Amino acid sequence: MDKPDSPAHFSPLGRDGLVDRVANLLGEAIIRGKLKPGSRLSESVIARDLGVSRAPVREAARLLESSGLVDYQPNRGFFVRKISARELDDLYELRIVIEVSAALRVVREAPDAALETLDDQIGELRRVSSDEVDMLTQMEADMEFHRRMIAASGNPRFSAIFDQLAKETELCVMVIGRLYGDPQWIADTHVPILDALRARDETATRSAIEYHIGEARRLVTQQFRLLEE
Amino acid sequence: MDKPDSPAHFSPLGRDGLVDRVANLLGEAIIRGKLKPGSRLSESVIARDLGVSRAPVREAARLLESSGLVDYQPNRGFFVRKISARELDDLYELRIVIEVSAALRVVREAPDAALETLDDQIGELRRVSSDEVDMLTQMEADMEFHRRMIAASGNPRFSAIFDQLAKETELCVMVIGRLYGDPQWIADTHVPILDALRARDETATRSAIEYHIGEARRLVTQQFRLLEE
DNA sequence: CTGATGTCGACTGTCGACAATTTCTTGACA
DNA sequence: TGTCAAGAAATTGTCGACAGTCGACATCAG
Repeated sequence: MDKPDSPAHFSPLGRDGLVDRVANLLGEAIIRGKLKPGSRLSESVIARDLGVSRAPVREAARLLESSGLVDYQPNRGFFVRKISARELDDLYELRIVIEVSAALRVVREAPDAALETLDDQIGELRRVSSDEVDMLTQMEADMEFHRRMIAASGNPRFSAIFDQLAKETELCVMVIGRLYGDPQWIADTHVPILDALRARDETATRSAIEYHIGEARRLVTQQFRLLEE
Repeated sequence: MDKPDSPAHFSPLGRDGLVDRVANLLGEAIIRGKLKPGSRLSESVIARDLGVSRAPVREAARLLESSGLVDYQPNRGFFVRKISARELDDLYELRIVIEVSAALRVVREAPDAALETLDDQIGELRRVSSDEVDMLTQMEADMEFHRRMIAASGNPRFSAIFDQLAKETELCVMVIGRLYGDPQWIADTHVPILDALRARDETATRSAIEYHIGEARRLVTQQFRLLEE
Protein backbone atom coordinates (compact mmCIF):
# COMPACT_ATOMS: atom_id res chain seq x y z
CA MET A 1 0.00 0.00 0.00
CA ASP A 2 2.10 2.81 1.25
CA LYS A 3 5.61 3.21 0.21
CA PRO A 4 7.56 2.71 3.38
CA ASP A 5 10.73 4.12 1.91
CA SER A 6 9.32 7.61 1.50
CA PRO A 7 10.57 10.01 4.16
CA ALA A 8 7.24 11.72 3.67
CA HIS A 9 6.06 14.44 5.99
CA PHE A 10 2.77 14.23 4.13
CA SER A 11 -0.26 12.03 4.08
CA PRO A 12 -2.07 10.95 0.91
CA LEU A 13 -5.11 12.84 -0.25
CA GLY A 14 -8.49 12.43 -1.84
CA ARG A 15 -9.56 13.74 -5.17
CA ASP A 16 -11.10 17.22 -5.01
CA GLY A 17 -9.43 20.58 -5.33
CA LEU A 18 -6.06 18.94 -5.46
CA VAL A 19 -4.09 22.04 -6.28
CA ASP A 20 -5.37 24.02 -3.35
CA ARG A 21 -4.91 21.18 -0.96
CA VAL A 22 -1.38 20.57 -2.08
CA ALA A 23 -0.67 24.28 -1.84
CA ASN A 24 -2.05 24.39 1.70
CA LEU A 25 -0.03 21.39 2.77
CA LEU A 26 3.16 22.76 1.34
CA GLY A 27 2.46 26.22 2.71
CA GLU A 28 1.85 24.79 6.16
CA ALA A 29 4.98 22.71 5.97
CA ILE A 30 7.00 25.75 5.02
CA ILE A 31 5.53 28.02 7.68
CA ARG A 32 5.96 25.36 10.31
CA GLY A 33 9.57 25.01 9.36
CA LYS A 34 9.37 21.41 8.24
CA LEU A 35 10.81 22.58 4.97
CA LYS A 36 13.68 24.92 5.57
CA PRO A 37 14.49 27.97 3.45
CA GLY A 38 16.69 27.11 0.53
CA SER A 39 15.66 23.48 0.42
CA ARG A 40 14.45 22.06 -2.83
CA LEU A 41 10.83 21.24 -3.54
CA SER A 42 11.13 18.29 -5.89
CA GLU A 43 7.98 17.90 -7.90
CA SER A 44 8.43 14.20 -8.33
CA VAL A 45 9.15 13.49 -4.69
CA ILE A 46 6.21 15.53 -3.43
CA ALA A 47 3.94 14.02 -6.06
CA ARG A 48 4.96 10.52 -5.05
CA ASP A 49 4.55 11.24 -1.35
CA LEU A 50 1.10 12.67 -1.84
CA GLY A 51 0.02 10.05 -4.31
CA VAL A 52 -0.77 12.52 -7.08
CA SER A 53 0.85 13.41 -10.34
CA ARG A 54 3.32 16.21 -10.86
CA ALA A 55 0.86 18.58 -12.52
CA PRO A 56 -1.09 19.67 -9.45
CA VAL A 57 2.10 19.84 -7.43
CA ARG A 58 3.58 22.12 -10.00
CA GLU A 59 0.56 24.39 -10.01
CA ALA A 60 0.54 24.48 -6.24
CA ALA A 61 4.17 25.46 -6.24
CA ARG A 62 3.48 28.30 -8.64
CA LEU A 63 0.69 29.42 -6.34
CA LEU A 64 3.06 29.49 -3.42
CA GLU A 65 5.53 31.35 -5.55
CA SER A 66 3.05 34.13 -6.15
CA SER A 67 2.41 34.31 -2.44
CA GLY A 68 6.08 34.67 -1.75
CA LEU A 69 6.82 31.45 0.10
CA VAL A 70 8.53 29.71 -2.76
CA ASP A 71 11.18 30.71 -5.20
CA TYR A 72 11.17 29.44 -8.75
CA GLN A 73 14.27 29.08 -10.89
CA PRO A 74 13.72 28.14 -14.52
CA ASN A 75 14.94 24.66 -15.38
CA ARG A 76 15.94 24.14 -11.77
CA GLY A 77 12.69 23.99 -9.93
CA PHE A 78 11.14 25.32 -6.77
CA PHE A 79 12.90 26.15 -3.55
CA VAL A 80 11.68 27.33 -0.20
CA ARG A 81 12.20 31.05 -0.28
CA LYS A 82 15.19 32.31 1.56
CA ILE A 83 14.48 35.86 2.59
CA SER A 84 17.42 38.15 3.18
CA ALA A 85 17.63 40.57 6.08
CA ARG A 86 17.40 43.38 3.57
CA GLU A 87 14.24 42.01 2.03
CA LEU A 88 12.78 41.53 5.46
CA ASP A 89 13.45 45.13 6.30
CA ASP A 90 11.84 46.27 3.06
CA LEU A 91 8.89 44.07 3.87
CA TYR A 92 8.36 45.74 7.22
CA GLU A 93 8.59 49.14 5.65
CA LEU A 94 5.76 48.20 3.36
CA ARG A 95 3.76 46.82 6.23
CA ILE A 96 4.00 50.13 8.02
CA VAL A 97 2.84 51.97 4.92
CA ILE A 98 -0.07 49.65 4.29
CA GLU A 99 -1.23 49.31 7.84
CA VAL A 100 -1.02 53.00 8.66
CA SER A 101 -2.98 53.86 5.54
CA ALA A 102 -5.59 51.25 6.21
CA ALA A 103 -5.89 52.30 9.83
CA LEU A 104 -6.40 55.91 8.85
CA ARG A 105 -9.27 54.84 6.67
CA VAL A 106 -10.67 52.90 9.59
CA VAL A 107 -10.42 56.01 11.77
CA ARG A 108 -12.27 58.06 9.21
CA GLU A 109 -14.89 55.68 7.94
CA ALA A 110 -15.30 52.42 9.79
CA PRO A 111 -18.39 51.96 11.96
CA ASP A 112 -17.87 51.35 15.63
CA ALA A 113 -19.16 47.84 15.24
CA ALA A 114 -16.13 46.93 13.18
CA LEU A 115 -13.90 47.81 16.09
CA GLU A 116 -15.60 45.30 18.34
CA THR A 117 -14.06 42.40 16.49
CA LEU A 118 -10.68 43.96 17.19
CA ASP A 119 -11.44 44.01 20.87
CA ASP A 120 -12.32 40.34 20.72
CA GLN A 121 -9.07 39.58 19.03
CA ILE A 122 -7.08 41.32 21.73
CA GLY A 123 -8.83 39.02 24.18
CA GLU A 124 -7.80 36.07 22.06
CA LEU A 125 -4.26 37.40 21.97
CA ARG A 126 -4.09 37.57 25.74
CA ARG A 127 -5.50 34.09 25.97
CA VAL A 128 -2.70 32.59 23.91
CA SER A 129 0.03 34.82 25.32
CA SER A 130 1.72 32.24 27.39
CA ASP A 131 4.90 30.33 26.98
CA GLU A 132 2.96 27.10 26.98
CA VAL A 133 1.14 27.95 23.79
CA ASP A 134 2.54 27.10 20.41
CA MET A 135 4.49 29.98 19.00
CA LEU A 136 2.77 29.75 15.65
CA THR A 137 -0.61 30.08 17.33
CA GLN A 138 0.51 33.23 19.06
CA MET A 139 1.78 34.70 15.85
CA GLU A 140 -1.41 33.83 14.01
CA ALA A 141 -3.40 35.59 16.69
CA ASP A 142 -1.21 38.63 16.30
CA MET A 143 -1.61 38.62 12.53
CA GLU A 144 -5.33 38.11 12.84
CA PHE A 145 -5.65 41.39 14.70
CA HIS A 146 -3.89 43.22 11.91
CA ARG A 147 -5.90 41.34 9.32
CA ARG A 148 -9.17 42.40 10.89
CA MET A 149 -8.08 45.97 11.25
CA ILE A 150 -7.12 46.15 7.61
CA ALA A 151 -10.30 44.41 6.55
CA ALA A 152 -12.21 47.09 8.43
CA SER A 153 -10.71 49.65 6.09
CA GLY A 154 -13.05 48.34 3.43
CA ASN A 155 -10.45 48.12 0.69
CA PRO A 156 -9.82 44.46 -0.14
CA ARG A 157 -6.65 45.41 -1.89
CA PHE A 158 -5.00 46.34 1.33
CA SER A 159 -6.03 42.98 2.71
CA ALA A 160 -4.62 41.13 -0.27
CA ILE A 161 -1.24 42.73 0.09
CA PHE A 162 -1.22 42.28 3.82
CA ASP A 163 -1.96 38.58 3.52
CA GLN A 164 1.10 38.12 1.40
CA LEU A 165 3.30 40.20 3.66
CA ALA A 166 1.98 38.35 6.68
CA LYS A 167 2.91 34.97 5.25
CA GLU A 168 6.43 36.07 4.55
CA THR A 169 6.71 37.65 7.96
CA GLU A 170 5.62 34.42 9.56
CA LEU A 171 8.18 32.53 7.53
CA CYS A 172 10.94 34.76 8.81
CA VAL A 173 9.82 34.68 12.42
CA MET A 174 9.58 30.90 12.36
CA VAL A 175 13.10 30.76 11.01
CA ILE A 176 14.32 32.75 13.96
CA GLY A 177 12.67 30.17 16.15
CA ARG A 178 11.14 32.36 18.80
CA LEU A 179 8.81 35.28 19.00
CA TYR A 180 10.16 38.74 18.60
CA GLY A 181 9.15 39.89 22.02
CA ASP A 182 7.62 39.02 25.33
CA PRO A 183 4.26 37.38 24.58
CA GLN A 184 2.51 39.68 27.00
CA TRP A 185 4.14 42.71 25.46
CA ILE A 186 2.78 41.76 22.10
CA ALA A 187 -0.75 41.67 23.45
CA ASP A 188 -0.29 44.92 25.35
CA THR A 189 1.03 46.89 22.47
CA HIS A 190 -2.10 46.27 20.45
CA VAL A 191 -4.23 48.07 23.00
CA PRO A 192 -3.04 51.58 22.16
CA ILE A 193 -3.83 50.92 18.52
CA LEU A 194 -7.40 50.00 19.28
CA ASP A 195 -7.72 52.90 21.71
CA ALA A 196 -6.55 55.32 19.06
CA LEU A 197 -8.92 53.87 16.50
CA ARG A 198 -11.81 54.18 18.92
CA ALA A 199 -10.90 57.76 19.71
CA ARG A 200 -10.82 58.45 15.96
CA ASP A 201 -7.45 60.04 16.54
CA GLU A 202 -5.39 59.97 13.37
CA THR A 203 -2.13 61.08 14.93
CA ALA A 204 -2.34 58.61 17.77
CA THR A 205 -3.29 55.83 15.39
CA ARG A 206 -0.35 56.52 13.17
CA SER A 207 2.14 56.59 15.98
CA ALA A 208 0.72 53.54 17.73
CA ILE A 209 1.06 51.48 14.59
CA GLU A 210 4.42 52.88 13.66
CA TYR A 211 5.64 52.04 17.13
CA HIS A 212 4.18 48.55 17.17
CA ILE A 213 5.41 47.47 13.79
CA GLY A 214 8.58 49.47 14.09
CA GLU A 215 9.56 47.61 17.24
CA ALA A 216 8.78 44.28 15.64
CA ARG A 217 10.84 45.31 12.65
CA ARG A 218 13.76 46.24 14.83
CA LEU A 219 13.68 43.05 16.86
CA VAL A 220 13.09 40.66 14.00
CA THR A 221 15.59 42.08 11.56
CA GLN A 222 18.18 42.24 14.30
CA GLN A 223 17.74 38.58 15.16
CA PHE A 224 17.53 37.74 11.53
CA ARG A 225 20.83 39.33 10.71
CA LEU A 226 22.49 37.08 13.24
CA LEU A 227 21.44 34.05 11.26
CA GLU A 228 22.99 35.29 8.05
CA GLU A 229 26.51 34.57 7.07
CA MET B 1 35.93 46.69 -14.74
CA ASP B 2 35.19 44.99 -18.03
CA LYS B 3 37.03 42.03 -19.23
CA PRO B 4 39.00 43.26 -22.23
CA ASP B 5 40.32 39.85 -23.10
CA SER B 6 36.96 38.54 -24.18
CA PRO B 7 37.12 39.11 -27.93
CA ALA B 8 33.55 38.30 -28.83
CA HIS B 9 31.05 37.56 -26.18
CA PHE B 10 27.51 36.69 -27.09
CA SER B 11 24.20 38.08 -26.13
CA PRO B 12 22.53 36.15 -23.34
CA LEU B 13 20.53 34.29 -26.01
CA GLY B 14 16.99 35.15 -25.00
CA ARG B 15 15.62 31.71 -24.80
CA ASP B 16 12.91 31.99 -22.21
CA GLY B 17 10.58 29.08 -22.11
CA LEU B 18 7.25 28.65 -23.73
CA VAL B 19 5.36 29.70 -20.66
CA ASP B 20 6.82 33.19 -20.62
CA ARG B 21 6.30 33.64 -24.32
CA VAL B 22 2.69 32.58 -24.10
CA ALA B 23 2.16 34.78 -21.06
CA ASN B 24 3.57 37.78 -22.88
CA LEU B 25 1.43 37.16 -25.93
CA LEU B 26 -1.72 36.80 -23.91
CA GLY B 27 -0.87 39.76 -21.72
CA GLU B 28 -0.29 41.92 -24.77
CA ALA B 29 -3.53 40.78 -26.32
CA ILE B 30 -5.43 41.63 -23.18
CA ILE B 31 -3.86 45.03 -22.68
CA ARG B 32 -4.35 45.89 -26.33
CA GLY B 33 -8.00 45.02 -26.03
CA LYS B 34 -7.94 42.15 -28.50
CA LEU B 35 -9.37 40.04 -25.74
CA LYS B 36 -12.16 41.86 -24.02
CA PRO B 37 -12.86 41.69 -20.28
CA GLY B 38 -15.13 38.82 -19.42
CA SER B 39 -14.24 36.77 -22.46
CA ARG B 40 -13.12 33.23 -22.01
CA LEU B 41 -9.56 32.09 -22.42
CA SER B 42 -9.97 28.58 -23.71
CA GLU B 43 -6.88 26.54 -23.05
CA SER B 44 -7.45 24.25 -25.97
CA VAL B 45 -8.12 27.01 -28.47
CA ILE B 46 -5.09 29.03 -27.44
CA ALA B 47 -2.92 25.93 -27.40
CA ARG B 48 -4.06 24.97 -30.88
CA ASP B 49 -3.59 28.49 -32.21
CA LEU B 50 -0.09 28.75 -30.83
CA GLY B 51 0.86 25.23 -31.74
CA VAL B 52 1.74 24.16 -28.23
CA SER B 53 0.14 21.88 -25.71
CA ARG B 54 -2.24 23.00 -23.02
CA ALA B 55 0.29 22.77 -20.19
CA PRO B 56 2.30 25.91 -20.94
CA VAL B 57 -0.88 27.79 -21.78
CA ARG B 58 -2.30 26.88 -18.43
CA GLU B 59 0.78 27.97 -16.59
CA ALA B 60 0.87 31.21 -18.52
CA ALA B 61 -2.74 31.84 -17.58
CA ARG B 62 -1.94 31.30 -13.92
CA LEU B 63 0.90 33.78 -14.23
CA LEU B 64 -1.46 36.34 -15.67
CA GLU B 65 -3.87 35.59 -12.90
CA SER B 66 -1.29 36.46 -10.28
CA SER B 67 -0.61 39.70 -12.10
CA GLY B 68 -4.26 40.58 -12.08
CA LEU B 69 -5.10 40.47 -15.76
CA VAL B 70 -6.90 37.16 -15.70
CA ASP B 71 -9.53 35.69 -13.48
CA TYR B 72 -9.59 32.00 -12.70
CA GLN B 73 -12.71 30.09 -11.76
CA PRO B 74 -12.23 26.47 -10.70
CA ASN B 75 -13.61 23.96 -13.15
CA ARG B 76 -14.64 26.79 -15.42
CA GLY B 77 -11.39 28.17 -16.67
CA PHE B 78 -9.72 31.49 -17.24
CA PHE B 79 -11.41 34.74 -18.18
CA VAL B 80 -10.11 38.17 -18.96
CA ARG B 81 -10.51 40.07 -15.75
CA LYS B 82 -13.44 42.38 -15.59
CA ILE B 83 -12.63 45.09 -13.11
CA SER B 84 -15.48 46.88 -11.42
CA ALA B 85 -15.60 50.61 -10.89
CA ARG B 86 -15.33 49.96 -7.20
CA GLU B 87 -12.22 47.83 -7.59
CA LEU B 88 -10.74 50.47 -9.85
CA ASP B 89 -11.30 53.08 -7.20
CA ASP B 90 -9.69 50.89 -4.56
CA LEU B 91 -6.80 50.35 -6.91
CA TYR B 92 -6.17 54.06 -7.27
CA GLU B 93 -6.34 54.51 -3.53
CA LEU B 94 -3.57 51.99 -3.17
CA ARG B 95 -1.56 53.66 -5.90
CA ILE B 96 -1.68 56.93 -4.00
CA VAL B 97 -0.52 55.23 -0.84
CA ILE B 98 2.31 53.39 -2.53
CA GLU B 99 3.52 56.20 -4.70
CA VAL B 100 3.42 58.84 -1.99
CA SER B 101 5.35 56.59 0.36
CA ALA B 102 7.89 55.70 -2.27
CA ALA B 103 8.28 59.33 -3.28
CA LEU B 104 8.88 60.37 0.31
CA ARG B 105 11.69 57.88 0.47
CA VAL B 106 13.07 59.32 -2.71
CA VAL B 107 12.93 62.79 -1.22
CA ARG B 108 14.80 61.65 1.83
CA GLU B 109 17.34 59.25 0.45
CA ALA B 110 17.69 59.10 -3.30
CA PRO B 111 20.80 60.59 -4.89
CA ASP B 112 20.32 63.42 -7.34
CA ALA B 113 21.50 61.19 -10.14
CA ALA B 114 18.41 59.06 -9.76
CA LEU B 115 16.26 62.07 -10.52
CA GLU B 116 17.92 62.61 -13.87
CA THR B 117 16.26 59.57 -15.35
CA LEU B 118 12.93 61.06 -14.33
CA ASP B 119 13.75 64.20 -16.23
CA ASP B 120 14.52 62.12 -19.29
CA GLN B 121 11.23 60.38 -18.99
CA ILE B 122 9.32 63.65 -18.90
CA GLY B 123 11.03 64.46 -22.17
CA GLU B 124 9.90 61.15 -23.55
CA LEU B 125 6.39 61.87 -22.30
CA ARG B 126 6.28 65.17 -24.14
CA ARG B 127 7.59 63.50 -27.26
CA VAL B 128 4.70 61.06 -27.37
CA SER B 129 2.07 63.49 -26.16
CA SER B 130 0.32 63.95 -29.43
CA ASP B 131 -2.94 62.70 -30.76
CA GLU B 132 -1.12 60.94 -33.55
CA VAL B 133 0.70 58.62 -31.20
CA ASP B 134 -0.75 55.35 -30.13
CA MET B 135 -2.63 55.70 -26.91
CA LEU B 136 -0.96 52.67 -25.39
CA THR B 137 2.44 54.18 -26.06
CA GLN B 138 1.45 57.33 -24.24
CA MET B 139 0.18 55.41 -21.29
CA GLU B 140 3.31 53.30 -21.13
CA ALA B 141 5.41 56.45 -21.07
CA ASP B 142 3.30 57.76 -18.24
CA MET B 143 3.65 54.55 -16.27
CA GLU B 144 7.36 54.44 -16.92
CA PHE B 145 7.80 57.74 -15.11
CA HIS B 146 6.07 56.39 -12.07
CA ARG B 147 7.97 53.14 -12.32
CA ARG B 148 11.29 54.93 -12.31
CA MET B 149 10.31 57.14 -9.45
CA ILE B 150 9.31 54.17 -7.36
CA ALA B 151 12.42 52.26 -8.34
CA ALA B 152 14.44 55.22 -7.08
CA SER B 153 12.97 54.63 -3.64
CA GLY B 154 15.24 51.63 -3.39
CA ASN B 155 12.59 49.26 -2.08
CA PRO B 156 11.86 46.63 -4.75
CA ARG B 157 8.71 45.71 -2.94
CA PHE B 158 7.12 49.01 -3.85
CA SER B 159 8.06 48.38 -7.45
CA ALA B 160 6.57 44.91 -7.43
CA ILE B 161 3.24 46.15 -6.21
CA PHE B 162 3.25 49.07 -8.56
CA ASP B 163 3.90 46.86 -11.57
CA GLN B 164 0.80 44.90 -10.81
CA LEU B 165 -1.33 47.97 -10.18
CA ALA B 166 -0.01 49.54 -13.36
CA LYS B 167 -1.05 46.57 -15.49
CA GLU B 168 -4.55 46.64 -14.13
CA THR B 169 -4.75 50.37 -14.56
CA GLU B 170 -3.73 50.01 -18.18
CA LEU B 171 -6.35 47.38 -18.67
CA CYS B 172 -9.05 49.71 -17.40
CA VAL B 173 -7.89 52.70 -19.37
CA MET B 174 -7.75 50.66 -22.57
CA VAL B 175 -11.29 49.54 -21.91
CA ILE B 176 -12.42 53.13 -21.75
CA GLY B 177 -10.82 53.60 -25.13
CA ARG B 178 -9.21 56.96 -24.68
CA LEU B 179 -6.80 58.60 -22.33
CA TYR B 180 -8.06 60.10 -19.16
CA GLY B 181 -6.96 63.58 -19.97
CA ASP B 182 -5.42 65.92 -22.48
CA PRO B 183 -2.12 64.33 -23.54
CA GLN B 184 -0.26 67.53 -22.90
CA TRP B 185 -1.80 67.86 -19.47
CA ILE B 186 -0.52 64.45 -18.55
CA ALA B 187 3.00 65.48 -19.39
CA ASP B 188 2.69 68.81 -17.62
CA THR B 189 1.39 67.42 -14.41
CA HIS B 190 4.47 65.29 -13.93
CA VAL B 191 6.69 68.34 -13.78
CA PRO B 192 5.58 69.53 -10.32
CA ILE B 193 6.31 66.06 -9.00
CA LEU B 194 9.87 66.11 -10.24
CA ASP B 195 10.31 69.69 -9.03
CA ALA B 196 9.16 68.75 -5.58
CA LEU B 197 11.45 65.74 -5.50
CA ARG B 198 14.38 67.88 -6.56
CA ALA B 199 13.59 70.44 -3.91
CA ARG B 200 13.46 67.63 -1.36
CA ASP B 201 10.16 69.04 -0.25
CA GLU B 202 8.04 66.38 1.39
CA THR B 203 4.85 68.37 1.57
CA ALA B 204 5.03 69.50 -2.02
CA THR B 205 5.86 65.98 -3.16
CA ARG B 206 2.92 64.53 -1.36
CA SER B 207 0.46 67.03 -2.72
CA ALA B 208 1.83 66.89 -6.26
CA ILE B 209 1.38 63.14 -6.36
CA GLU B 210 -1.95 63.18 -4.62
CA TYR B 211 -3.16 65.72 -7.13
CA HIS B 212 -1.79 63.88 -10.15
CA ILE B 213 -3.09 60.46 -9.28
CA GLY B 214 -6.20 61.86 -7.68
CA GLU B 215 -7.19 63.58 -10.89
CA ALA B 216 -6.53 60.46 -12.92
CA ARG B 217 -8.58 58.52 -10.42
CA ARG B 218 -11.46 60.93 -10.71
CA LEU B 219 -11.44 60.98 -14.50
CA VAL B 220 -10.96 57.28 -15.05
CA THR B 221 -13.45 56.02 -12.52
CA GLN B 222 -16.00 58.48 -13.76
CA GLN B 223 -15.67 57.29 -17.35
CA PHE B 224 -15.52 53.75 -16.16
CA ARG B 225 -18.78 53.97 -14.31
CA LEU B 226 -20.49 54.96 -17.53
CA LEU B 227 -19.52 51.65 -19.08
CA GLU B 228 -21.04 49.59 -16.32
CA GLU B 229 -24.53 48.24 -16.43
C1' DC C 1 47.95 19.45 -8.26
C1' DT C 2 44.88 22.49 -11.13
C1' DG C 3 41.72 23.50 -14.49
C1' DA C 4 39.14 22.15 -18.54
C1' DT C 5 36.30 18.64 -20.74
C1' DG C 6 33.28 14.53 -21.08
C1' DT C 7 29.84 11.69 -19.01
C1' DC C 8 26.03 10.49 -16.12
C1' DG C 9 22.00 10.93 -13.25
C1' DA C 10 18.20 13.63 -11.71
C1' DC C 11 15.11 16.91 -12.51
C1' DT C 12 12.22 20.05 -15.09
C1' DG C 13 9.59 21.33 -19.61
C1' DT C 14 6.33 19.81 -22.61
C1' DC C 15 3.24 16.71 -24.58
C1' DG C 16 -0.97 13.77 -25.78
C1' DA C 17 -4.52 11.02 -23.62
C1' DC C 18 -8.07 10.04 -20.45
C1' DA C 19 -11.32 11.16 -16.47
C1' DA C 20 -14.31 14.45 -14.26
C1' DT C 21 -16.99 18.42 -14.51
C1' DT C 22 -19.60 21.96 -16.51
C1' DT C 23 -22.40 23.79 -20.14
C1' DC C 24 -25.36 23.34 -24.02
C1' DT C 25 -29.01 20.97 -26.47
C1' DT C 26 -33.13 18.79 -26.97
C1' DG C 27 -37.37 17.02 -26.26
C1' DA C 28 -41.04 15.46 -23.13
C1' DC C 29 -44.62 17.23 -20.37
C1' DA C 30 -47.69 20.37 -18.00
C1' DT D 1 -45.44 28.27 -24.51
C1' DG D 2 -42.50 27.61 -20.60
C1' DT D 3 -40.04 24.43 -17.49
C1' DC D 4 -37.14 20.94 -16.47
C1' DA D 5 -34.51 16.81 -16.87
C1' DA D 6 -31.53 13.78 -19.36
C1' DG D 7 -28.12 13.23 -22.58
C1' DA D 8 -24.52 15.27 -25.71
C1' DA D 9 -20.73 18.28 -26.42
C1' DA D 10 -17.12 20.90 -24.88
C1' DT D 11 -13.90 22.19 -21.46
C1' DT D 12 -11.13 21.64 -17.47
C1' DG D 13 -8.48 18.40 -14.12
C1' DT D 14 -5.17 14.94 -13.79
C1' DC D 15 -2.06 11.63 -15.32
C1' DG D 16 2.12 9.06 -17.14
C1' DA D 17 5.72 9.42 -20.60
C1' DC D 18 9.48 11.36 -23.02
C1' DA D 19 12.74 14.89 -24.32
C1' DG D 20 15.64 18.85 -22.88
C1' DT D 21 18.47 20.93 -19.39
C1' DC D 22 21.29 21.41 -15.37
C1' DG D 23 24.66 20.07 -11.75
C1' DA D 24 27.92 16.79 -10.00
C1' DC D 25 31.45 13.75 -10.57
C1' DA D 26 34.91 11.41 -13.14
C1' DT D 27 38.50 11.94 -16.51
C1' DC D 28 42.36 13.87 -18.62
C1' DA D 29 45.83 17.47 -20.34
C1' DG D 30 49.15 20.70 -18.61
